[in-house]
Amino acid sequence: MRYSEFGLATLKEVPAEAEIVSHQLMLRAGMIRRLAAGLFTWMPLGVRVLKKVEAIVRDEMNRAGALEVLMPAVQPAELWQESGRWSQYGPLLLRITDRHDREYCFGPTHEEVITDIARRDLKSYKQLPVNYYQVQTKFRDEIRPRFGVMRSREFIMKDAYSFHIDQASLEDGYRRMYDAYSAIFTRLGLEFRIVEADSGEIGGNRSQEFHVIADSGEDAIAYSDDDRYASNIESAATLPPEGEPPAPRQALQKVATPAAKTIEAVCEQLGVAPEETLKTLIVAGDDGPVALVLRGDHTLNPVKAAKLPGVASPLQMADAAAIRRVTGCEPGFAGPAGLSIPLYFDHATRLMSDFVTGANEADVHFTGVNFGRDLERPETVDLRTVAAGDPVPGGKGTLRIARGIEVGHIFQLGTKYSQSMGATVQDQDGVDRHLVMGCYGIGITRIVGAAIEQNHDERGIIWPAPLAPFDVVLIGINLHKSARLAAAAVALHDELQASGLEVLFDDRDARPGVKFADAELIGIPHRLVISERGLEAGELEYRHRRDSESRTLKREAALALLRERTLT
RNA sequence: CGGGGUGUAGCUCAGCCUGGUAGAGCACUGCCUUCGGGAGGCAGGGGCCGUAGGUUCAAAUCCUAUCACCCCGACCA
Repeated sequence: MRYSEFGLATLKEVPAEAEIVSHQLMLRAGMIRRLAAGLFTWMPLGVRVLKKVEAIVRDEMNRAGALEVLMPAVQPAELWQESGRWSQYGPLLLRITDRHDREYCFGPTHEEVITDIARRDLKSYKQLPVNYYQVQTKFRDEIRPRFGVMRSREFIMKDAYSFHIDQASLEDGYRRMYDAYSAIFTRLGLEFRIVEADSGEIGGNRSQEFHVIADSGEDAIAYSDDDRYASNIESAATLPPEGEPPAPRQALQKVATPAAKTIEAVCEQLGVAPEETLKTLIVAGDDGPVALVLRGDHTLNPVKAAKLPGVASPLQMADAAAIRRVTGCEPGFAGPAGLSIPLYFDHATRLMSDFVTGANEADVHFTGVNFGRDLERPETVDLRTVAAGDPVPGGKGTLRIARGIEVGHIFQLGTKYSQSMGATVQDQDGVDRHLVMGCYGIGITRIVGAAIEQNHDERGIIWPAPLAPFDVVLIGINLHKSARLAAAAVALHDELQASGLEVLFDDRDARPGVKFADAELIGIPHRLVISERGLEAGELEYRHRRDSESRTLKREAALALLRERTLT
């Protein structure tokens, strides 16, 4: 491909709209252009990368025995009403009305459609197990689309759905998808981690996420030193600590803490550390407010809290009026003593003694509070978000925290949809049984952004070889000055292309610096430079995008090196 | 939805406070010079100053409304 025919427009300056590197670099490299909030056009360079991702995903899915289908993006409301999600899904669902006033949605996912297919087409256990997948455009009306292609409203997803006669078969199919996903992300050349995920309301069902590790990731991942445990931080459990709290040494005291509404302010005024305080959070509940009590330095985990009996889901902090009603004072001075609403204590509070709590009285706190003396010793629950250094649940050692970008999710759905939508097959005994389902997603477009987040430097993108839009960029130096050089460059381009490499030949009448800068911005892994002086000596220059120096080699040696390095 | 901010050329931005009829750099077109790390000169093309009202002799500039976008908090591949 000649640069002059590829229609590439790179930008020297960073568009103001882009906040994170991948978005900035994709815009600068001319891979995407924004149409509206969360909507992007993929330009030729971007499409080349997208197609690389799709090809690998398809190949591994096919290899795992999944069957490709293509479902409509627009789906009738009736199906969603049947599953109950028409009302549950909320504003994330883009609803459309046609000319006959019939209601539709632009599909954010396809459980309903595929379950409809399954209940029509699957009659016998002999047709099972089966796994259907598609690569398709989805739309989710995100509250706040951002980060370019990483959290857009319209995006391309590979979604797969498997159907089984029983749980054992589902687990087998799930395992195959786990292996296929591992193969996909390995082949893509990305550093990733598989983590336990929140399994949602359907109890006991397994769910795991595939994360590309990157500091800019939106998700936090807790993992053990030995890597045998990894979990999304929102579902990582904390354990009740061993042992007993130290014996009380201080007397209970009521102290003035004027205007100290935060743990930080309380600590400053009283000269104590946050871990010596107890914070009492009032949240909305099903039958009035509920209090959640944690150690001052710990962070509430809203996912865990919302699952507690009586707590509203999703979690919502109580408003100031409710807090006043419950505590009898302004927000900021709540404490567990004397509250007549349900109380949940976090496990970590067990070992505390001589601590500070709010007194349910403005500008006053208690110090020297102890369980068993001043407060009843409570049952404790898991309320907090794990932190680095916490013990590994069910394992050895301590947890570390990394950030990741969720690019894949596999889930054992069970019979949720087959029950609500009546999808059954006959088993060996002629008995109708609900199909047991699994679903498996990969964010195709998001992978492109995530790959850049993980692989870039100050000059631009550094594509992992399997994702690169071109294998090699051929730069001719001052081609216009020498017809002989220009001819040699064209010949080299043709030769490389004939050998099966995807080559971008920068044939522009531009200064060398411009060509080098563009090649580095768009991140082509291998670079060959052909110049007049090299031609004299029968030499080419080779440099990998990650190298700091280029190497001058005889033409054949350079080509041999390139071939060796581009063999997959 | 709440809070903050920005809308001026394809991109990055100045001009607005203190009204007087539109600017710079990059990009683009032509010519000349230059040519191994984002060159320089000359000459050009391109803007209903987001939109609609209002104030005024006069509005990019002041006022009101509205729309769009961006950033910070509740979601997911």
